[in-house]
Amino acid sequence: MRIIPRSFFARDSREAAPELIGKRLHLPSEGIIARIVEVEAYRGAEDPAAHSYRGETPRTRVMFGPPGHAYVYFNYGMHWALNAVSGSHNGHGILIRAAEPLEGLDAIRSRRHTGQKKLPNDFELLRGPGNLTKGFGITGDDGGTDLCSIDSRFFIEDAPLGNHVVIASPRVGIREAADAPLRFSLKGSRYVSRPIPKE
DNA sequence: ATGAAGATCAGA
DNA sequence: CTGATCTTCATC
Repeated sequence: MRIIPRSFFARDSREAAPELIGKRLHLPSEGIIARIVEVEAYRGAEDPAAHSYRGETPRTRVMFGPPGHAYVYFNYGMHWALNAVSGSHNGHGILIRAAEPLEGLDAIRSRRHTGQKKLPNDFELLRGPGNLTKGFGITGDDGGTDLCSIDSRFFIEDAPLGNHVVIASPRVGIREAADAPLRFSLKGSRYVSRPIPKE
């Protein structure tokens, strides 16, 4: 297995984000492997929708650190979201929004099925930023994790995209810069978090 | 010290 | 469509 190189993330998130589609997120301790099918780029001072837009704060500190590490934030009072720090100490990040579970489905199901009535189907297991972190058991404690190291609790494998197409569309759930096509997804995948708007 | 908004999700 | 739930940051 080939781990994704740190140089992959050491550039503008707008460049790296589309290429992150198809890579694999690993959680070895649970035997979980999932293919990334949807991401969004956030571009620091260039991007009014980014948490890092107004500079470094205690919360956004890791986004101004070395690329390839995890920026994990808590939102809406109940959800964690996983980002890969990118760029060069300039607040860039890539939000990982959805993935297709490949291995460890049962481990993911048990994390996602928390006493609710409905149990999620396979398409829904890692669909959406909050669901993805829940399925992987990722929380704020994982902030700063090195995604480019096989020794980390979780990391990213540099898998080829193969015979697939990546499409761009506007990002989800933001107000500022709502039109910028910085959301990237695997064309035709049923594992994406929500429908891609028609052009 | 205070409050508004938030890169969301599930259930009615 | 709405309620849940709580941190962060800007402003007072």
